[in-house]
Amino acid sequence: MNEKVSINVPKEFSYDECMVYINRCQLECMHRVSNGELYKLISLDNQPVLLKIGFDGNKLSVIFLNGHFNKGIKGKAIKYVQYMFDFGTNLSEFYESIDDEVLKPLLDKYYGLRIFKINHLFEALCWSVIGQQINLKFAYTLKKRFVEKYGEGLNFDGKDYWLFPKPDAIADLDIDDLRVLQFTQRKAEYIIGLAKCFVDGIIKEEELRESNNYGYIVDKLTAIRGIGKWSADYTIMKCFPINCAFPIADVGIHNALKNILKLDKKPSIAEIEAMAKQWKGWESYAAFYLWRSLYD
DNA sequence: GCCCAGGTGTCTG
DNA sequence: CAGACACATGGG
Repeated sequence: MNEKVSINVPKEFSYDECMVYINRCQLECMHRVSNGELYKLISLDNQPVLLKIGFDGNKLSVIFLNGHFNKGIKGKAIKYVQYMFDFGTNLSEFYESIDDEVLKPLLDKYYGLRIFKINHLFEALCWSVIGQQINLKFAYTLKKRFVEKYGEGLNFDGKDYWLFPKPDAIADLDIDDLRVLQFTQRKAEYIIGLAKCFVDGIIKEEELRESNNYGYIVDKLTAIRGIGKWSADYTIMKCFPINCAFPIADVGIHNALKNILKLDKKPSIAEIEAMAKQWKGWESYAAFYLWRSLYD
C-alpha cells in the first residue's frame, strides 16, 4: 500500500483554479495531470520520489508512488509541495490591497489561484530562456526534447517521469548538441552559459535564497548573458517567495490587458506602468492572474 | 506568404 | 541613452 500524507491548505486556495493553469499545456514534460490529480517526479536526498497529489475538498493528499520513504524525506516532500503551490503567500493581503477596475474582477473570478512555482533556479532560468521570443507551444516542445535527452527519468506504471537536467549535465555540451534539438544558436549559447554559471559557482541558488532580496537577485540574474529584465522577473516570480517581480515586457500580459480593456492594440509599457502602480507589492500575482485570464 | 511569438544583445546616432 | 535591428523557427 502506498503511503500518504495530508497537507492543510490556506484559506484562500482553489485547487481547481490552480489546476487550470497547471494543466494548460499537454506538452508539459515536468508533470502529468490525470483525473484531476498531479503526478510529479522530484528528487529528495538524491532519490527520485514520484508524487501523486490530489485534493479531497479539504486537504491536499500526497501519495508516494515509487516506494517507502523515511520521515525526513516525507517532511521534505511536504515542504516541496507547499512551496510549489505557494502556500507561504497570504493571499488575503493581495485581495484586500487591490481595488482597480482591471484586476479586481479577476480576483473574484479566479479566487484562490496561487502561483505555481518552479522550485529550482536552474530550471526556472532555462525555462525563461527557452520561452524567449517564441510561441509557447514550441517552447514546450523544446523543453521536452531537452529534458528527455539530458534529464534523469523514471518509468512507473508504463509512463515516463522526468527530472530537469542538472547544470553539470549541460555545462560541457557543444552548441550543436542543442542545435539539433532546434534550439537557436543564441538559445543554445545562453543555456550552456547558464549551466556554466552554476557549475563555476558564479550563481549560487542558496545564497540568493538567503538574501531573498529582489534588487539583489535581479542584479545577479541580469548579469548572466541571456537573462534580461523579463527573464529575471519571470524567474523571480516563479522561483522565489517574492511577489513584486513584474515581467512588464511580457507579451502575455500585454494581450491579457488588451482583451480585458477591449483595446485595438496592445497597451504601451508606459500605460502598463501606470496601471501597475496600483498593484504595488503584488505585481507578480497581478501578472499571474492576467495570464490566467488568457486560458478562459 | 505573412505576422507574431511568455526577448536579449549589440550596434548606432 | 533611446531606438533600430538581427536572431531564427514554429504556429496560426
